[in-house]
Amino acid sequence: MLEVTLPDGSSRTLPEGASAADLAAEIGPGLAKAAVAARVRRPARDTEGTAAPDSDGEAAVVDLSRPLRGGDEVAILTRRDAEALDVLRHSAAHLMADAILRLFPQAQLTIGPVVEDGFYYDIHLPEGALTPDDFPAIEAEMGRIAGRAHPFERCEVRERDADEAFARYRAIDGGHNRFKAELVGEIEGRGEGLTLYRHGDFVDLCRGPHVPHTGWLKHTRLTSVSGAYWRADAERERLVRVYGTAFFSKADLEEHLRRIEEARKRDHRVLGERLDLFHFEEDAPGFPFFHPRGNVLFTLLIDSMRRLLGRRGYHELRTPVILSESLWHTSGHYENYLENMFFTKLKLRDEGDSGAVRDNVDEQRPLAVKPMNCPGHLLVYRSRARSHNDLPLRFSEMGLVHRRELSGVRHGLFRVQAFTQDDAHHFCTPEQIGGEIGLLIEFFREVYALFELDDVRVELSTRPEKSIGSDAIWERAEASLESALEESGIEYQLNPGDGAFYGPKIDFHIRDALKRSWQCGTIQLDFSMPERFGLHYIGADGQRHTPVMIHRACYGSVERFMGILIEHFAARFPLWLAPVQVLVIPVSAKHVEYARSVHEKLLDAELRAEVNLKDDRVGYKIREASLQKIPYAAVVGGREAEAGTLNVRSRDAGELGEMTARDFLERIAEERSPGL
RNA sequence: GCUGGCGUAGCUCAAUCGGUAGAGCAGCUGACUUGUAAUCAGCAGGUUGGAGGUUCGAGUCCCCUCGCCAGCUCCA
Repeated sequence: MLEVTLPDGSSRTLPEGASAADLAAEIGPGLAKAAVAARVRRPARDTEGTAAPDSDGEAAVVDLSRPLRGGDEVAILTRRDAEALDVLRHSAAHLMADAILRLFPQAQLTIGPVVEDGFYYDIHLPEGALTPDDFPAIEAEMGRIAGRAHPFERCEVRERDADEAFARYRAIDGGHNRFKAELVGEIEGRGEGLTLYRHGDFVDLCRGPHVPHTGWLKHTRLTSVSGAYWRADAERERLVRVYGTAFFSKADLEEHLRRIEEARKRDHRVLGERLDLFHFEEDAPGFPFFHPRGNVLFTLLIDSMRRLLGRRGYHELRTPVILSESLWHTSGHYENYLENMFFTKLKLRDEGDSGAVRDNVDEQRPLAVKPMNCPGHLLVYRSRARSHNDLPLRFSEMGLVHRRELSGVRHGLFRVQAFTQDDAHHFCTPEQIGGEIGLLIEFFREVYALFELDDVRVELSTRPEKSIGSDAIWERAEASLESALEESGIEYQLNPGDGAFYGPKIDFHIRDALKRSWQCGTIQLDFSMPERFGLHYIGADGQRHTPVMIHRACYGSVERFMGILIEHFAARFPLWLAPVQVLVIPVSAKHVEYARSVHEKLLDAELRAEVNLKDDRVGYKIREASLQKIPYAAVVGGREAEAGTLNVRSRDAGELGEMTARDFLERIAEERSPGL
């Protein structure tokens, strides 16, 4: 007999060799039916017997069929547990792989992990292609396999060559799958045991766990297909990545698909065009054209940031967009950032040859377009002597930078080739680092809260392969950031090797409507650049010292941040951000004069108001205002002209009724102010 | 940059086997004089992304190129 502990602290006694499924049945038939998998924590005392759960002392999710041991702490997982959904989706990946192999016998499987909203499987197709057109056939095949309710069986491979399951596994996709062979080699290299999972005729290398049988996998859907590379290496074999998702119930699946559909409607590229905020041209790839309404939003973002910066003692600069190439050698950008930079090229008319144009003329001082603002700020710092009394010195700039991007990575306003950074550089003494970074973390949190952004992820990125500065400097810088993060008490993830070439950074990532994560804010600590540019300050000791530099941007890119806000609000901006705040609508042509006077009154009150004088029905104009997501419509007709009022309709609250312009302005006063 | 997909009117989309490029919305003009999410009628709108090729004939087939979309890689 063995005794196990349940999550509520009670214990159960089971016959020797009993599984988690037996435990569930022992607790009750309802649980037995609802059980998906089990979470087992095994005390780290004995080392004999069956190997898994894999790491002793740590809780691991395992198959229901796995035998338990005395002393195990066991939780039966049902569809209500988050881990259960991952188990389901991973099982669905096996199901999909099975179906694909049936329809594409030449396919070779590689890896098939669970991702945030589902799963994918990377598949090598030596010839032919797999497109969404194949989805119905694959899904139908998956449905058939699910209908058979094949149990998922776990097989531990002891003697590879003698093992029947392993032989079947090797045969499953032709017997010469070099990808799986590579994985097997790695697992054995680590001294771990191989495990296989089988359902029906299908066997796959897998750590598990899985749902009890394929009957659980009835609510699956393939979502997309794209390219990928084996080991994410473009030099290696190209793979087809087939994405899918799975849920425990039809309702959950439908709800998920509906949410994706909703998210697509928030796409800033679509809304940007429909609300006339900006557009792109084929002749200017990745360079947005902001229209009047988009420009209002853009300017509001910049003005708000200026106010916040001013309050914190920043001094705003304006530095050149083009600087000499040699400067970028000094800064290290030429060495480390060349591929992302635009360089100027001269052309000259050849007077001897009837005005023919010579390309790429060499220049005495070749020029480059700035991809970052830091060198300019270093030059301003260096333009006069600085004292320790000046520090910390905070220079800001709404700097327009240009960066060449590989084709294929551009993405609306999120990834452009020219953008405006709400950039700033703090110059300070080493002792001031902690204080400056603490201030910045607080500052950024305040800004994101102002825009009602709550899903902000923080990362600490460390030294990349291409970088400048000594190991000692990097260690010091990384340690400084880490302690500042600990000090502030915010949660963060480590992102090794993703720092800037001149220093480690704290990044703030925000998600778009489709949950793709984009870096916005960044705080970068730099001990190298001030030295390269020969910066110094006179300390209290009368000696020269090199200052430390902190690069920082809160929006990151005003363009990207604007895109994030469009998706976050689905373009239903709060009043203070709305490009057009009120639309005045005369009921008929007879009321044009009065509509004009109301419009002027609202403009005088510095409201962003427009008036629709077209000869359309009121209903039509209301519809237009609504589609343009304008917060207020002010309808005026005979009654209002008589009484000197306006009839207000709110985008969010419907009709508010008749009121004077003064009452209306009073009513929206608070909404209009950004709370800065 | 890589893999796959897609480019037809301002927008959303049609066009059968390679055989006269079309509709709705938007735009313009006119009529209606309108009371809270689409009034009616008419007009105009195109080098089918660009450049080559095959063909009697190309939106459609082939090659090149540019852009867009999804993902990979990279990044604010």
